[in-house]
Amino acid sequence: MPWEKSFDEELALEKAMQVFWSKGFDSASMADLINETGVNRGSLYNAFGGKQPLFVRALLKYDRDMRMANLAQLEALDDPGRAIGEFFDIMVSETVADIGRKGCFLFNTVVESGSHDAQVNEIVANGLREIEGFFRRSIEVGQARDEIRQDIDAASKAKALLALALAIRVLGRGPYTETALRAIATEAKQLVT
Amino acid sequence: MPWEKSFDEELALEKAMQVFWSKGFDSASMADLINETGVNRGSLYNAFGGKQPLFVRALLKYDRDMRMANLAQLEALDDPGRAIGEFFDIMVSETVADIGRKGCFLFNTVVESGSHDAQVNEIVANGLREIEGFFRRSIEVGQARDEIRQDIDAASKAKALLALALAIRVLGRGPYTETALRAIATEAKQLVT
DNA sequence: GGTTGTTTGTATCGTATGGTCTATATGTGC
DNA sequence: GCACATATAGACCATACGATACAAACAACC
Repeated sequence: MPWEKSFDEELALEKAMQVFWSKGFDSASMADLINETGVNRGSLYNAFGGKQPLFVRALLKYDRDMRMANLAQLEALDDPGRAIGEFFDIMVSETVADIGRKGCFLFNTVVESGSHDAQVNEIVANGLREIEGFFRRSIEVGQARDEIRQDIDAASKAKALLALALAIRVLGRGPYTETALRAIATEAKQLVT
Repeated sequence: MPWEKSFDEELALEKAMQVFWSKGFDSASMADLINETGVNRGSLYNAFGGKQPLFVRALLKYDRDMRMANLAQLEALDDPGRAIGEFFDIMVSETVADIGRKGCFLFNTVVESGSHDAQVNEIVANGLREIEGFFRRSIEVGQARDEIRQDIDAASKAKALLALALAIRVLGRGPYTETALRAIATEAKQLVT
């Protein structure tokens, strides 16, 4: 086959992810994507098929590279209490370090929903399920090891923790200061103490 | 002066609020606003000055009619524990009854931020402050009356409660079921028990 | 070196956007 | 009934969008 693809598709996807992440689907224009990826218009269409498929690829990449990587690392700690605590520390520090105020791509997409199709909604729903599952498993393991109080409902607390994590990320994009976010994180940790 | 304005400006604003509420600033087109309000294009521009000023008016109306009214009613209960509990019951039932999945206009606007100007951000920030203030005052009054535990930090818990309220509204637009939302609400109530 | 198939740059299309403008209709005061 | 000021209806404009088309440039293979 003559002339192998000259641009790095994975690198382009990374750049596209950044664009969608910070602007959202609607506000990100193809011009933005072309500028940021540096890939030619036709090549972008040829490689990914259009804006919507590119968005799906970008969201999947985020889900894999960010969410999965983070959760796997925390679960590898094999210390449920610390894992949950560190999760919220990460939430806050990522939010504070996020000068572009991009927030979390997954959470952002939840709010943008309605304009998204079933495939996107499924990716998001799955991501949320997995995060909630991480919390639930952590709590249950902690209870089995007698490190976490037995009288708390793991499934219910897991949902509340997910809710607080989402709120930290969302409020961090708005007017909330680091101090306020830390207060929420502290409350989250106390939920499972 | 001949021929007083024939359309009801307040009614038009109400309709415009609904449009912005359910679609957000960007996705709501002037065509949508003209159709829904039933007001002529030129008249809309003449009465409100354009899309952005109309959005500000709509957001202010929501802030006044919805947020302020709800909080005032709850605070009038003069029963802090019940007020907080009912707040979350309202959150859940409003979300469940919200077939259009509009969510909360204020919270939606938090996430849409970046595209909004300082004026809009200030309205949102003020709304959040007020909700948080409602929680804090409720907790403090409850503590003064010995109805709420003395060892909890009112300011910190208030932020967590706001966070949970926001999450209920946001997740309600997405894949979360009524059961899940109720679980979060229950956790919220337990925070101040 | 010619052939082949992909990339690249750009021109273009159809549609939709927010906003403006003009001509007409309409109600009020004299 | 006439003049005036405003509301109305809809045309219109400039711009931006996603997407497609097409010719030229190009590298690998025989």
